[in-house]
Amino acid sequence: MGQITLTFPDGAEKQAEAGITPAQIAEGISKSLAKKAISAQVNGQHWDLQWPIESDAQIAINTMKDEGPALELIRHDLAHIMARAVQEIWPDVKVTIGPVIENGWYYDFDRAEPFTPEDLGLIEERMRKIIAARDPVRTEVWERARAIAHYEANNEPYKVELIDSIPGDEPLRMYWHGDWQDLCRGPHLQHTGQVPGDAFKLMSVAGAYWRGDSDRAMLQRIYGVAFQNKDGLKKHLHMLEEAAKRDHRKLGREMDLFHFEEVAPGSVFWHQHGWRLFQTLIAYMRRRQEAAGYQEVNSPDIMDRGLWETSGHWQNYRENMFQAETQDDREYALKPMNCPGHMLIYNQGIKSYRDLPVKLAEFGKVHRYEPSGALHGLLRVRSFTQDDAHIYCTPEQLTEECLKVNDLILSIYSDFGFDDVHVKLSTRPENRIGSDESWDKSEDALRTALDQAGMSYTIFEGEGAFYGPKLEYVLRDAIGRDWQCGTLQVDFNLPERFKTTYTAASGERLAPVMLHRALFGSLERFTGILIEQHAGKLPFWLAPRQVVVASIVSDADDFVHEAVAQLKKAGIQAEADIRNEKINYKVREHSLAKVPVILAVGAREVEDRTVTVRRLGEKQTQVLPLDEVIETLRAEATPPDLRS
RNA sequence: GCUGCUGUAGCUCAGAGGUAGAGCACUCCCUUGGUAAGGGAGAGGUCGAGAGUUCAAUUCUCUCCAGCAGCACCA
Repeated sequence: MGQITLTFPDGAEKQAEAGITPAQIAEGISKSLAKKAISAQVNGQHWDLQWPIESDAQIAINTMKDEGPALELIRHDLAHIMARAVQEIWPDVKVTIGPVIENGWYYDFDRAEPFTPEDLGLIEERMRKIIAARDPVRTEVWERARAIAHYEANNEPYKVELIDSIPGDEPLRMYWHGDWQDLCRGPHLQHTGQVPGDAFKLMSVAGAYWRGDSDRAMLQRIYGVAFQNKDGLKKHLHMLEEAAKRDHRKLGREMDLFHFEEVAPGSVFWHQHGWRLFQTLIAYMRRRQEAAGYQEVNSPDIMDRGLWETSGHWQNYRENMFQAETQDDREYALKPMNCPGHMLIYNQGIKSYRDLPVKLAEFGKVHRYEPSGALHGLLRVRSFTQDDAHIYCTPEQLTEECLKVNDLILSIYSDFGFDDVHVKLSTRPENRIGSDESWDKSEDALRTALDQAGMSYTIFEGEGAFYGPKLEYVLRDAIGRDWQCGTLQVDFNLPERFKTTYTAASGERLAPVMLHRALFGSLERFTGILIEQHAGKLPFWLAPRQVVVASIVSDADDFVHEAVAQLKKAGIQAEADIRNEKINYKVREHSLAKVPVILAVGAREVEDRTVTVRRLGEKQTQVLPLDEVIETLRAEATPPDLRS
């Protein structure tokens, strides 16, 4: 055995025998550290206390104070402890995999009977016993053949399959939590007692396909959350409650914005107030696009099968399309996208290079037969309105046009308070059309645009569309969830299929490059995100109900009506509330409905031509002259793009 | 689409093999009250749809539809 040099975080060096473990190192430092240690960082790698170190290394011992490793170990050990508990209660259950995820872990089981909510309680109880037993965690590296034989003997086919998929040069590691054994790459804690027994909770059971493949067995996945202490768990559960409160489906009902019906699954019935919000968004976008040189067009909703064959949708997208047959024996389809229609509009007449870029925009409603299980409120629907546009340009204009779209998207998101925008760049997939040079060019165009804009982005190799690479703009909402909204795609395919051309300076007929882009993406989805982002308390300019003028005594009714009329004249959405109710009642009701401003009018206000202003979420009120309030609100009601 | 769960009044939910209940909302009456629920009375339901078992089904069984969670999908 040779000597190795260990370097500690403070720079101190120590000689040790090769094969020494972090547990032994900790022991050499102090008894209490040895007890508190949970794992180590060895050359930056998360390292089990039991794994030997064979060569010179930077080493640091982790304790529960090191949040990252601590959480990972707690969650990972809990996955094992849960699997052990499940097999102790139901020995015939087959185990599969159980990784750590955000806030917790899950473990997938194969069991004939479904787990019930009561079962989760049983499992939790058993887990606490295992934790209380402080069972030691032990690890060994096994030969493949031995591991396979072991799992075959124990009738664990999923584990056998897992081993088969692990590359041959990787060591197979076995872990024991007490007597319970699992294949695992580790690392793990010293013993089960290091897991806080009061900081985890089993959350739910749901189906999940083995290896994420919908052609394979459906397993049962149990999700758990875990933190370093009880307080962390409590905070997390509280956060979930808060998130549930801002669920747009709930708020949509409470604010009377929209509803759904069984007769039209995945399609929105917009009510007055929701539709007003929707139209406010469209009006905003229309102004922005007009200013950016787009021409708004409109294409048919139902078009002949032949068109969809030309575009390739019939071949590639048919299972997502609503189809219609008519008495004249023609087959039609509802448009799932606007691009083919725009190709036909572009193709009218002859375009010169002088005309390019041509930017066709449409607030078209597209219909897609989404899988039933995918539907989710406004965020995943079967009919939705896109702020769609197609830009036809020369190859030379490509980068500049991408940059313009990028700038426009960011400027727009910023107007809505979304400054935390993440971009995904998806590059050429295996199956693709077009030459490598054109892919180089289009990927470069997207990358250059991002670089010039100083954007950070993540590259998803091979995730692009078959006709071109794409950018996806992902918005993060107030509680950390990501939603894909805007998109920008480069397309060499459709211009070719539709024989689309422009006349170049040389007189040649050339194919333009085409960009598909949507900024909000789906108006429905964007509306849903906005509602959640603001927990229903929309900024004044977006709020569908902006002001309620409420009487305190009926003698104020006339002045209430006068105030409403003046507010409306100033372009503000105002309503009167002269019901025979106390002001407390009215304030409560309109506050719950998220009306941003309540103007209360009693005898004093009538006398002085003032109103008492109460802003949503504020307890304080302010008495101001009506005229002054109207001027203030008029300014607030101005959309951000129209403010000076 | 798959696995599991759910579907009762406008909303939130309780209920039980013998054709239903609460709170809020709604209507009417009383009350004119100063910033998150004033009081009283009343009306309101083919218990998601269809079939089966049963003397009897909203309740049990099956099929379908929709919703929820997750998975898969997501140009």
